[in-house]
Order: sequence, then structure tokens, then C-alpha cells
Amino acid sequence: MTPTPAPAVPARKSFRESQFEIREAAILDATHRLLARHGYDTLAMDDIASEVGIAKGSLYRHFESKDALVGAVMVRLLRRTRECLEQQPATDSARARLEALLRWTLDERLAGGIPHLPATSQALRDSLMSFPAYLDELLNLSESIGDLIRRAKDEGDLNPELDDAFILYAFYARACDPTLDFLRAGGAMSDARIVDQMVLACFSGLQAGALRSPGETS
Amino acid sequence: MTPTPAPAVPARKSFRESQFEIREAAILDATHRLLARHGYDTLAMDDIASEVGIAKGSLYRHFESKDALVGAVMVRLLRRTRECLEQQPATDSARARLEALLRWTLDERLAGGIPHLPATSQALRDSLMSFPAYLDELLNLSESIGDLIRRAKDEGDLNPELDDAFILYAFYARACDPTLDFLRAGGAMSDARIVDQMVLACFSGLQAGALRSPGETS
DNA sequence: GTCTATACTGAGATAGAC
DNA sequence: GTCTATCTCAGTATAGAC
Repeated sequence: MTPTPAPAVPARKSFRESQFEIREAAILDATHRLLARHGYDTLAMDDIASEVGIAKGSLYRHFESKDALVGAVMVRLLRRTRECLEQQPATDSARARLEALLRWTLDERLAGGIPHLPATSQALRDSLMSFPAYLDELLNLSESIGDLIRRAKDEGDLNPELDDAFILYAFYARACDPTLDFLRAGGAMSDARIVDQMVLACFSGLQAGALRSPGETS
Repeated sequence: MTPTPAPAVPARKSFRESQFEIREAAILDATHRLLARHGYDTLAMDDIASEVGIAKGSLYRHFESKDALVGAVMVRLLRRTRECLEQQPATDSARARLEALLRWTLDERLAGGIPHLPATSQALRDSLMSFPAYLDELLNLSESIGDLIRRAKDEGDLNPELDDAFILYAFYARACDPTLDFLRAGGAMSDARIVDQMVLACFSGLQAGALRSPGETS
């Protein structure tokens, strides 16, 4: 018998490297969760360390500062959002793709995600604005969304009286809209209903007689 | 000649009392300004003291803690907002009054005001939720706005598919919408244009073919 | 009642053993 | 690379002179 050997244990160094990367991902996940709960200013490195289950000092082997850590979390979020955009069927209308992006974003937030824009903290804003990787990703995402907005306008689906920049920020702002949190805290509406009403209000506004948006479910 | 004496200097105690009140108002104003710039979590009592031009220790003669001081600022803001509502002509439609309130709120924010809801800080939220005077005023204001919402729905001016609570929070959320800050930072739009687009988007949504809101100026 | 000075706490970051 | 222990600094709140 010449049994083929089971796959060898990976070389020690590469094993350690992968352990390192797994831990780093765990740190990013924990930071993301805590950011969603506490916000940037009251987020403590101690809390992150406990959440991951490592010592605070070890965090600094992975990220040189709190700002760098939070910046990495934000970059990862923006990148994922852009991936979500790129995976949409190109045959859909720009309007439908914007609505799908909005729903995806709201679902993420309700599932414990953080907003894309540092709306909650001036300190975080200042920190990110001097973090090139974040600015770069933000620019990339904004250009992708901006393209959709222009196309949707060309296709006659968005109000031409509204500036492109205004519409872009309006989408970002829906991702950090506190209405989500307050309605959920109220407990009277299901998550799905909250998302539906947010999408309806975003595209059709609050007033009566609004045109029904094509993707509306209820 | 029996010249009538000039009005006497007020009695010493009452003079001191009024000085005290003037200073207290100055403290509230300074705190309000700094809250708008820094947010609650990074607001330092040192900063407030410098802004007013008094010593940090003196602040504690007026307010027993940072939380109490910020709470007083928020109560004053809610009270003013309700006064604004009460001064509206009762002959206006509920829809027009809601729009006027929204414009007033946005103007205030652009002039350096703070949002009505503690959306930016979990710590502030916790603090205010155990501050009866704030809860009381918030309830009063919410009932006033809620009345208008119900009336506007009865008059057929608001979308009946949207829950009353959703619409209420949507109004509050517009007061803390970061779109304001980002558009202003961009510098490409005038304040008046920003407000007009916010109001248009709030009532009519982003999509094309929206009904024009009666109060729209541009 | 306001000032200066200070006690106390919490949090970011670092040092040094293993 | 991870741990424990510590440094440093900022910020809330208080004490004591005037």
C-alpha cells in the first residue's frame, strides 16, 4: 500500500500569517459592531480588545492607532458597497439599481451596520479626511453612484430640478438616518416595513398622490 | 426745580440676580454653538468656559454637571421650536405649517444650530433619556407635530400609506440631516438653494414627475 | 460668585517580559 | 506577537482663597 499522504499541515510561517489575518478580520468585525453601538467618540480600545478577546496592547501590533483601525473599517465598508453595486445586473434601469442599493444599505444598517459617512462625529470626520485610503474609496463609490444618478436623470426617472450633488448626499444620508433607529426602538414596525417606508419616502416624498415606485412591495 | 430723579439703580440684589441670568444665558448660548461644532462627546467644559470667558469652576455654580447643562440647552431649543409652531397663523393648512416648520428648522441649523434629536451620540441620548424636563418638552413638541400630521392627512396632503410615527421622525431627522453640512462644505450651493431642495425632496421625493409643493420658491 | 489649583478618572499609547 | 503593567494626557468635578 502506498497511501497518498493527507495534505500536509501548512508550513509554520504561512500558518502564522493566516492566523494573523484571521485575527485582523476579527478585530475589524468587532470594531464595526462596537462602532454601530457606541459611535466613534465613545468607542474605547479596551472595549474592542475585550470584544475580540485579546489584550489591548496587541491591537497596536495590527493597527498603529485607533484612527487607523476605524479608517480600515470604513474602507472595507465602502469597498463592499461598491462591490454590491458592481454585482447588479447591468440590464436594470439606473433608477432600479439606485433603489436596490438603498435597500441593501438600509438592510445592512438594520442588521447592525454603520453608516458610510462619518456623520456622527466631527472628530471622526477630521480623522478620515486625512486618511487617503478612505478618501480614495469614497471618491470611487461616489463616482459610481454619480454615474447612476446621471443615467437615471437621462432616463427621466429623477427630478432634474435637484442637483446631482444633492441627490448623491441624499442617498448617503439615508444610510445614517436616525429615523431607522428611532422606529426600531419604538418597536411598532417590522424591519421590512421600516425599509419600505424609507424607500417610498426617499423617492416619492411624504406628500399624498405620489407616484408609486416600481420596486415597492407593500 | 424739583427734577424727577433718574430711575434709581436697581437694588443690589436684583442687579446681581439679573447679571446672573445674563451670564447663564451666555453659557447656554456658548454651549449651543460649541455643540453644533464639536458634538456632545468631544465637548469639553474647558471649551465652554473659554468661549464664555469665565473660569471652568464657575460653570458648576450654574449647572451641576455637563449633562445638566446640555440638557438645559436642549430643553430651550425644543421650547423655542414649539413657540415657532404656536406663532403660525391658525388659518394656514396643516401641510403649509409643517413645511414652514421644516424651513424654520433648516434655517436654524444652517445658522449654526443643533439638531433637536440627540442622533449623534449614544451617550447624550442616554443622558437626556433620564432628564425629565427634556422628555417632557419632547413629548409636548411631538404631540403638536403629530396633530399637524393627522390634520394634514385628513386634508389629503400627506401620503396615508406612511405611518404617523414615520412621518414624525422623518421631520426630526431632516433637522439632523448631514446632507446640509456636506452641501454647505462643498460650497457650490447657496443656503437658500439647499433649503429649497431639502424641502422639495422631503415632500416630493427624488423622483421625476413630482407634484410641486405650494411653498416652493425656485 | 468667581477665581486658581488640584484630585480623580478614563482612555490612548508604550515598554518589557515571555 | 501576545501579555501585563505603566505612562501620559485630557476632562469632569471639587476645594479653598478672595
